[in-house]
Amino acid sequence: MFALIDANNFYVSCERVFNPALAQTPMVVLSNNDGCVVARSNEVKALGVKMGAPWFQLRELAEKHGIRAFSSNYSLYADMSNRMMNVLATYSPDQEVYSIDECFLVMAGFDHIDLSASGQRMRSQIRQWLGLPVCVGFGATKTLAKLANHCAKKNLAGQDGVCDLRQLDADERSRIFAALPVNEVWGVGRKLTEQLTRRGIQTVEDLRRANPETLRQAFSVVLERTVRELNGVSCLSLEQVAPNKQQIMSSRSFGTYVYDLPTLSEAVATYIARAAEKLRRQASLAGVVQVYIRTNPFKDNVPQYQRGLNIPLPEATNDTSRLIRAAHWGLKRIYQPGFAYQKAGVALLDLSPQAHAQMNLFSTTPNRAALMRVMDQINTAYGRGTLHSAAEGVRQSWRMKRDRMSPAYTTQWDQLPEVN
DNA sequence: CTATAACTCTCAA
DNA sequence: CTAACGTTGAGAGTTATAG
Repeated sequence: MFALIDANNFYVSCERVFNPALAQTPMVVLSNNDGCVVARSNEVKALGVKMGAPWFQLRELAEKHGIRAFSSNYSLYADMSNRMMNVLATYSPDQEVYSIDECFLVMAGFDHIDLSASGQRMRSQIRQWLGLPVCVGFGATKTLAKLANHCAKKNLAGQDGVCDLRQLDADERSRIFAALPVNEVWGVGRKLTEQLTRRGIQTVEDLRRANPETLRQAFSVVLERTVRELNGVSCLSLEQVAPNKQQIMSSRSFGTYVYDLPTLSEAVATYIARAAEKLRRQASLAGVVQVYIRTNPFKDNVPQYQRGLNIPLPEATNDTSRLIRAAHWGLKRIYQPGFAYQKAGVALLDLSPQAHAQMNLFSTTPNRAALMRVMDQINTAYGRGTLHSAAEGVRQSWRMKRDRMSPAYTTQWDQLPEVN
């Protein structure tokens, strides 16, 4: 028995909490570099703006309807998310934080009890304590809880932002599922929708009634599980503790095009530093460093180039400067002059636990774990980047654009809003 | 020929 | 005035390679 609680238009709603004057304003939150729309208010959705739409293409529409746009304010959203998860954790001992704005709860012992009232309590509590609107879905499996949440958001069954699918009788449920396109199902994306449609499976109900073995043959074990889950057979369990990452990536588009190797090197060093921090936080070592650069694939009138390289390390490490050295070595090999680079990225691969590191018999490099520890401590205490590698550069002219940021209302004293 | 590694594709937020 | 299109991670399936 699962619940899935999901915030409505999460980033937009976070902005509105601290700027209530925006409550009715059509508004969006943009991705990094102020590039694409990643959150839309209902007013903007009603105008037909799609998720992921490039902001510059919406200029005319935005002007016409007075759409306000904000840069992503991740420190604000992460803080609001933590508060929301803490409140929801009081409703069940078993919680899986699935993403920044949603979590699953296991409601053990409530198998045959209508939980609508519980759902309403969650909603009003989070509304009152945090100012955020959320919807709640209940179902016998994770996939059904997700679907129930969708129904709650669209008010298809149940009411006022809560839907308990288990309370519907079979006919009613079939009617609702038959009216939902198959792509509303968790795990059914663009490609699968296309292929399923060709086989005559167009609605959620079609998929629920499909033969799981046949679909496993034709597609994958993943889709088989989905079909079973739609029929109330739980195949996906709650994952309460996030396992360590198997790979850690850091990549960004630049605020302006970059042409030269020294500048690319700065960016790559900066990305490595971020990735290495994450690596140390989970007490792992990286055995391989990957580095890649690319031009802007959307600009078809300029020469295109993209390349990446994996650099195996002689000895697994989480030492930032050693990782930077490897990445720079790789970057020099893939760099070609004469291109307008738009993005660079790094990844740390072949991760292993620090606790049982494989040593190198011939290693002469000093162990600088203590140095890394101090660096992390200082940066935690005084803010990211307080202490950093010289290789990261100082001016960082390539830094991404964030021209439309709201204040860090909840995490910076000097950015607290004034109260009149 | 088999086991593993590396790569590709799809999906999610 | 012009140009301006995200990031991170997982899992399954397929292909390449090593032994």
